[in-house]
Amino acid sequence: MLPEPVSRILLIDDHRLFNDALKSLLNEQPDLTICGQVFKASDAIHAVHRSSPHLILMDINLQGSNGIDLGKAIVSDYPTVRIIMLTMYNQPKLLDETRRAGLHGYLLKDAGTTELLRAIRDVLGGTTSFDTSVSSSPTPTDDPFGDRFASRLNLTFREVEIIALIREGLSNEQIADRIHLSPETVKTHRKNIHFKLGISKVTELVQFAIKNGI
Amino acid sequence: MLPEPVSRILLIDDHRLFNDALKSLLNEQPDLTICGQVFKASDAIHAVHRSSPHLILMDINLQGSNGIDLGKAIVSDYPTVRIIMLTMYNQPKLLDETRRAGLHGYLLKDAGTTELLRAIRDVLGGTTSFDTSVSSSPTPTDDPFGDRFASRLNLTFREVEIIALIREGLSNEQIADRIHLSPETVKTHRKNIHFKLGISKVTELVQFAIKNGI
DNA sequence: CCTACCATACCGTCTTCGGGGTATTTTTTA
DNA sequence: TAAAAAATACCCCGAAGACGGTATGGTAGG
Repeated sequence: MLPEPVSRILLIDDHRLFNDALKSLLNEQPDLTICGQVFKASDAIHAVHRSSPHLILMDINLQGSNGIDLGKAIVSDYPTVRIIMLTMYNQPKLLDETRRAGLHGYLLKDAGTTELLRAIRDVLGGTTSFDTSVSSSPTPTDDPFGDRFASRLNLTFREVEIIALIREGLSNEQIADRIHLSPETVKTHRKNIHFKLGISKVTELVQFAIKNGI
Repeated sequence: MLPEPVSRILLIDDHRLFNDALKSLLNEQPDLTICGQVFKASDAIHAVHRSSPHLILMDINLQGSNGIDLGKAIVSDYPTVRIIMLTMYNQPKLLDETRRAGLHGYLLKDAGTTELLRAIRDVLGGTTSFDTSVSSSPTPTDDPFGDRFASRLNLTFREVEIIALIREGLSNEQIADRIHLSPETVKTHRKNIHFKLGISKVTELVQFAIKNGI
């Protein structure tokens, strides 16, 4: 019997438990092997160099630093490596960014095992895999981010998106650049957010965001 | 050979992938079995009734609704059930709440597999398991240096104190009033904090504070 | 005694934020 | 199709923060 070709996968995610658990999940697949796991963005490049993976599964939120930028950096150095971004947040903008960055997949962490394995095999097979449930979110008010607080507080899609960016530490100007808006518009959204949440300071906003996992 | 006693575990977490992965991780343990997984808080009680688990692993952030409250509700209905809360955030406040709610464990998601298994076995064995890396600061205001971050970053007592007040959402003026300083002095401390942490914005500071449980 | 460090305090300048408006276009929904 | 909601954008102004200095009194350690 011919030896089955095995694909090496590198995990990059600062949630150790998730990482470990994923590892054990993938170990059940005979044709997939974990060649490493990394918890910090700063260790990533080194790990890629050492383990030369075929595929990287990477969280988009790597403690402050942007997973997409890291992914871009990796593919520019190692063009044969394929990368799937994992994220908790259902944001078409992030999906678009991922696609535009030339990465190969985008999957929500609340996807099922089946979806994950299919995405992995698709991407290893040379195609891309972008979670369709993200781009085709039919009614934003129904369940835009899988979170209930948004509808409870009547937050719109745009507002939640901007909260997330404020939480990341971006200024109005930077947010405007990132999502292609006028800084004035960002200010308007921000005022509405403050009104809806009944707050008046960035600090309160960041605490709200973290509390609600934005 | 006597049949090994097997403990039934119920997973409650809205991150499906994490859930699945955890499942596969735990399946490697012969004495632990997953009796169910639930993604929404609203399904939890029903699942507990149906599968009567010995132990519940539960995310503290269940899409908007509070995992601690849910846990409290469960133990009041099913007093023999034991519950470990999982969370991404290193907040002594949450740990305390968990403990006061009469729940049995608190574990960070960036803990390792070993910690998880030990926590599970401890809690099943009748003791509680509260992540010491969170609670290790028994008196945060008294001794912020018990935590490594303060000494690691060369933060002084005053600086840690001011970080906490900034996190609370106070302005320089309010902080000055609170601890009887000139607002200008607060600004100076603030500059030094920014320098030591390598940051430049309040938002980053708040995130640092929450991450380190200040 | 000298050095290092901490806590204290002030000054000036520039940027960003907060809060008050108003208004247009697009999308959604009733 | 009309009304409502969301997203876009601009104006002004005052408050607060960010960042560059400088300086002084106290205290601990070599």
